[in-house]
Amino acid sequence: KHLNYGTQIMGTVPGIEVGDEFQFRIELNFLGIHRPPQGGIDFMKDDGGELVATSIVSSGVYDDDLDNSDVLIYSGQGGNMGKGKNKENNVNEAKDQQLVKGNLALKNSIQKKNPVRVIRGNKSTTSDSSVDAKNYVYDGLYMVEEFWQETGSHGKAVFKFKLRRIPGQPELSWKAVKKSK
Amino acid sequence: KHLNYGTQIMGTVPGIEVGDEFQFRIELNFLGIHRPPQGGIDFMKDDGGELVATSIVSSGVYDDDLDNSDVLIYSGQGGNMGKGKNKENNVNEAKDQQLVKGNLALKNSIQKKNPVRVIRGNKSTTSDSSVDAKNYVYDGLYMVEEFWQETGSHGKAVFKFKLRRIPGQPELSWKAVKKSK
DNA sequence: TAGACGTAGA
DNA sequence: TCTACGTCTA
Repeated sequence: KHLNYGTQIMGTVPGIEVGDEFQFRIELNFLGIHRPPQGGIDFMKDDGGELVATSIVSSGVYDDDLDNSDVLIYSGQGGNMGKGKNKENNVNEAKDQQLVKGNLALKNSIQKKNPVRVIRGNKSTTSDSSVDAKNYVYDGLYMVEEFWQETGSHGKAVFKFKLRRIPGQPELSWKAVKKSK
Repeated sequence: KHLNYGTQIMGTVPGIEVGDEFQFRIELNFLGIHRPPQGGIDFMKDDGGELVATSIVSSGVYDDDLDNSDVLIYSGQGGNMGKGKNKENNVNEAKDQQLVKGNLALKNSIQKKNPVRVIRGNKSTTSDSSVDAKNYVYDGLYMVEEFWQETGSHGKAVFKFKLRRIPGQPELSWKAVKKSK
């Protein structure tokens, strides 16, 4: 009922609330929350024709820092840094990440100060991938505060983006649980 | 409502009728029609522990012969024969296909004489991939009659399987249309 | 762990 | 045409 095929929305997506859960990445596409079926960063052109980030998915395939605070460190894309089973990881060598596409969009969003939707993936290694698997959770809106370049263990350049959750949004229940640990 | 997660059924799937259309491969998995998200051949072990084919998807990525008759020539899998954008096609060389997994299952089904579900993919190059895209059609049950080995243009062995549609099933409307051409 | 007729968007 | 934090089963 909340289908937004192919549409790209900045900020809150109508009908989607913090804590909403999804099983598949493709669902995020249907709903206009995050369009790429695999890519971690979605973006659009702003009025000036510049790329700005609209949403990111953090599912643990890259070296992200996902503590329980309102700050999230997100790794840039490219350079074959993912831990996934993509054949590239075996065939191609690691490369420097480039400030293009999603990485460029996230950088631009620092100055643009636009909200970025954050979806967290659970990387549930549950062997029971049956009906009620909820792998992706909408975590609300964040702002990109800064970015820098690191050198990975492989000696190649990696981008890191620091995002901070915009105050005043409902807290995720499982976050509260984790905090109490 | 017709969810059959993870179940493997031989023959007709309850609730699924000839001509039923689907947008995504993953839907076929949900419904227990064809489980592999990408693989073209699904199979199971029979009572004797032998592999037998349960369903195939023909979406035009391999060199299949899909005329409008009740006979279908299906290409075996492996050897990097697909025309898809898999990186393997660029990185790896073509190889001889092996009589294992799906290929072996299809071969065994010749003797077992078990019905095999056939799903046809449309390879719709429609730029408008919006709401009402129906990419996969359930074509009903077929029997595997024979198989042989060919040598592809690349000089490597390729399996071909000849399947014949079991009589008495409803005819696909678009097939009738094509026939009248 | 790796293979497989995937999928959308730049 | 190619990339991308996919997804399932063996």
